[in-house]
Amino acid sequence: MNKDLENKIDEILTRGVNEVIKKDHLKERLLSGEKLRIKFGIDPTSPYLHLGRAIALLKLKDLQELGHKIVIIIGDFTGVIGDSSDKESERPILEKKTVEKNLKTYKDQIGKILDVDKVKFHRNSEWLKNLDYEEISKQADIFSLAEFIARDNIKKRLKDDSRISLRELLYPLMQGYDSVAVEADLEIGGTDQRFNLLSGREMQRTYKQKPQDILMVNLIEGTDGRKMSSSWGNTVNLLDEPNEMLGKIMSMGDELIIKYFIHCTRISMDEIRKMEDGMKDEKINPRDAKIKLAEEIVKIYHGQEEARKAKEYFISTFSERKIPDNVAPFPSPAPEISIIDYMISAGLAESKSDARRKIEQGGVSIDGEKITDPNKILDDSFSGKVVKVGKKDFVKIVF
RNA sequence: GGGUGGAUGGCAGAGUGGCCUAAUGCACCUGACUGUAAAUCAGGCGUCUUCGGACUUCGGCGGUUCAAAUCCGUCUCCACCCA
Repeated sequence: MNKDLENKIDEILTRGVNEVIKKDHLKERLLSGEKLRIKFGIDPTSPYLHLGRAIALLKLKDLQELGHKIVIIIGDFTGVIGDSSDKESERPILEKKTVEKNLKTYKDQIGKILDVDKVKFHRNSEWLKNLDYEEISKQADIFSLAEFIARDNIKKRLKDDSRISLRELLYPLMQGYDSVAVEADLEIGGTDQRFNLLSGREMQRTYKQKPQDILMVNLIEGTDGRKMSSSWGNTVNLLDEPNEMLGKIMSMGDELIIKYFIHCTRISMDEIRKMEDGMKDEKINPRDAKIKLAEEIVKIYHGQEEARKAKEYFISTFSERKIPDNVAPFPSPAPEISIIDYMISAGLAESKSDARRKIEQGGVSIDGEKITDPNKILDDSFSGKVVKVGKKDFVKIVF
């Protein structure tokens, strides 16, 4: 057995990984040359996948490169049920329509990381909608109520007297049965999915299959340091534009840099350790590490060239406070217009009050000159000049 | 089926007749600092304004009152408990 392969597998089993269930067993199988079926499930709750999801997707990519079969299950059926494991409150039940809409964009997003031609996609409604009560009863008998409510977030909700619907009890059964349906050898998921992942093993046993192994990846903090979650608006989405993506990463606290390197890029661990030590000894400026991180991540989703451009844009606009080269023009709707009305029509302010506030607080400038008069009138002599609002909003005036 | 407690600004959550555009925290916006940040600090955070103010908001509708987020009626929705 060659050493390279073993090293690679060791990294797969440890980098960004919280726990592997039956680690030795899994390692052995990965080394054996056997082609495994690797399951990964996504609920179409939001049209955007974020960097938190990408941790698992990168892991899948590593495995795909070793020749294993990736099976992605779009939870169109479970999506309308609502998973309780990563939520502090009951998840709203999704409309079928919303699910369909979200699902469409997934392939594109996943394709930024995986070779989707080699991925097998399923929707779990394929098999779940055909189960009858007899079958569901059999499955439901596998778990006890005590097991279900022993979970931390369920316990917390019970304690807070918040509502837990019976429907939510069904969720782990479904996800577990997905493993049976696709005959998974390995399932990858976040640590918040522990119970659901384990349920796959139980379910497979019941259906006389060999229980899958489980690889749980860490969850990652969002740009504001809290857990990354679509409902908190602190995500970096795979479909974010290069400048936006890079900007979001740059706005994170420094303490997340190394964690992101490990989880969201494939820079070698050696190099990451060197950077970590460098920052500790103050030989490396965290800003430089962070911009490298941001560029690396953008590169994965938009390619080298776009990543380089985004980085240059960032340095010139934010570090050097220059007006960027390609400011989007916005034509004035009238031959003469007050600065306030122009800001509103160009989307630089939400209301007249908002625009006025921004001016009064010194946040608005034209070609670098601060505007102090909220009643300033713009006419065609301003054509070609650039309005700046706050740190990052620019619009070129056109008449 | 019965009972109890609820619904307040983007979220959480005070307020139970006038001092309520409504405390506080989070989120957000602007400025300062900086490494771009984070942290910190200052200001802001309904709309309109001739900058004096004016108007609108506390689940919906209706009422009492000089005055209602607050009292009454009714409707809708939610949670918990008992059976």
